[in-house]
Amino acid sequence: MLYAKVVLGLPVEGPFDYSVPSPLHKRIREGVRVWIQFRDKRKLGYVVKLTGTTNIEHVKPILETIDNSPILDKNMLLLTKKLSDYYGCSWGEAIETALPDALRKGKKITNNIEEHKYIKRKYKQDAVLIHDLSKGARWDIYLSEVKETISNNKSVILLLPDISSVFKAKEAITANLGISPVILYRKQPKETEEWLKVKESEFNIVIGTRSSIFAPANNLGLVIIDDEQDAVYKQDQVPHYHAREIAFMRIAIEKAKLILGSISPSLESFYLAKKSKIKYTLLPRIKDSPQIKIIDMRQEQRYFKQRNIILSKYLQDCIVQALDGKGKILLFLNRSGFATFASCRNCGTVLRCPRCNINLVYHFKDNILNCRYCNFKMVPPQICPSCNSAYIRYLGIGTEKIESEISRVFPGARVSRLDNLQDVDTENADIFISTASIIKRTDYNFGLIGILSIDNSLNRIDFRSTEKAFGLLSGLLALTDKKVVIQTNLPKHYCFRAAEFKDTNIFYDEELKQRKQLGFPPYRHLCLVKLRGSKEDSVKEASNALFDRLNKYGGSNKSVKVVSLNPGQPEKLRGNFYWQILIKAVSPLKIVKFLKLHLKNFPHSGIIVTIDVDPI
DNA sequence: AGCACGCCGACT
DNA sequence: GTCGGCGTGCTC
Repeated sequence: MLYAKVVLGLPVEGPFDYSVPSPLHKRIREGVRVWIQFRDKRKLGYVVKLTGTTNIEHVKPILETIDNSPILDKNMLLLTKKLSDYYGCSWGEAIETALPDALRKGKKITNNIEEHKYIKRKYKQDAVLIHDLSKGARWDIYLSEVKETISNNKSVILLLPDISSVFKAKEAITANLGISPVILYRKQPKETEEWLKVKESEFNIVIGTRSSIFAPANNLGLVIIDDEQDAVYKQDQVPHYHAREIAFMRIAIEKAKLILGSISPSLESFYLAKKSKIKYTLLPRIKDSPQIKIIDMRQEQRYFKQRNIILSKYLQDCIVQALDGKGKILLFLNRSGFATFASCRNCGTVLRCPRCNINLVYHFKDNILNCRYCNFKMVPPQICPSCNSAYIRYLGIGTEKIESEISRVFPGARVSRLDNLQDVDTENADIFISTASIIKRTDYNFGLIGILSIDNSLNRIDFRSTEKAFGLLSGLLALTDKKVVIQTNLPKHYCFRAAEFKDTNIFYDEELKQRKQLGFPPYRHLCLVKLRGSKEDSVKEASNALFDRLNKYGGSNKSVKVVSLNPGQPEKLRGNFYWQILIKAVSPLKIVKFLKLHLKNFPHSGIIVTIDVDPI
């Protein structure tokens, strides 16, 4: 008798054993899709194993096979298994994240996919981080590596953060190498067709966004992730996988090479490089580095005896000069609205949580300072704990105010506010006011960049805020080789010192030091257990119960530490109430194992529990 | 997930 | 007395 172990795209563990009727023996193979009866429903399943025996008493037969040959090869089965172990979803769910939508729904494919022979190669993890400060010189490396991989008859997957970058990359490859790549991303019109062409080796270069890390490329030789620090590589739905993490799994399975490229690498990647787990290549920028000037806005305010100064005297002078020289000016400020942190105007100190050392968030409504991680609360102090002055303030400038101010100070200049998704038309204005989105939308070389405010990116609640701010800063610095003026209340901050001394290590070393002290990534892995439900009280109650339970078992088991229970980032969203439990450990696999064990018989009626490993 | 089974409140 | 609320457990 022949049995198949089948997994389904449901949050149920499995696999489930089904008997294979003899007429199907010829067609059935590990990695094919089948129709099965599950309970009383006809469901699509994936055969992950064929065996001669089963322990199950009442085995149902497989109803039908869908594929003539495996839609998932051995490597893809292995990869999805690893994904499910790491991110704590079922194997079937992992498989479904790797397949085009139509194939998950049972669309038949007529093609007979050739089974590929697997070449055994010796393998030592071959990954490199390219830290590219040079305005894109990494692309020369990408192109030559792609060329070499192709000439060795292997295939390439190139990931970019967004669709427009994908199309630009396609042009670059076509123009430079004369090879035509295929573009692959979720929800594209001919997703399945293109996917099949890759599987049939019709194309050996795949360019795409996050999900293309699962492209069925045969004989994979190289994976490139450009802008590897970008948060879009992390999926915001279950399973919350990160394309970089999957890339590491995939190159290990397929014995391929991985290139991570970035102007401002993630701390995760930088740390791997520092520990020599991966290679590191710095592409410096020396000749065309912009001049950096840091303006201490606290001094400015003291001197002019005025609060909320938008433009420092120095920056005004620079703008006048740039306008005279017909240079275009970019004025940057981070998100509109008001700062949510409390800072001392006298010494620049930002109030932090005494337990977590995380910046405290100020809630206007309740006049209270609150820590996102441990839920610590305090009334804002009257005097600064660090310098004893009575100048605690909550700073913030609105965007409109800035625009009118600029127009008032420079009546002759044409001012343009760059809102989302608008093309950057450098002809029709002299001064551009923009937020972070500018970095992705242009590589125009501005005559002057004025960073009006970036401090409240620096002082946000989550521990990645400094990393994000530094990424922003690095992106802005790449938009000019002339001059950058940074206005800040924190002129000594290591982010700015790194920029000023043109030494990114100043930032990375200090940030790593702090992360290590606090036990944050990349030294530890975090995991969020999210609970949601429509009834506020029952979600809260269940969250408390789960927290207690996890604490009880996690407390005795030191390798997994249950850190805190907090309301979700929005506490309420579309009628649902959210709570989350933060867990910390050295090994993410241990967290998942621990959670699976204790969530198994946890009563959660009406409450949906999801887990997010390595949340961003 | 989704659905059936099962045990406590207001109704023809 | 029953209809139906959703809490619990299982799916090869």
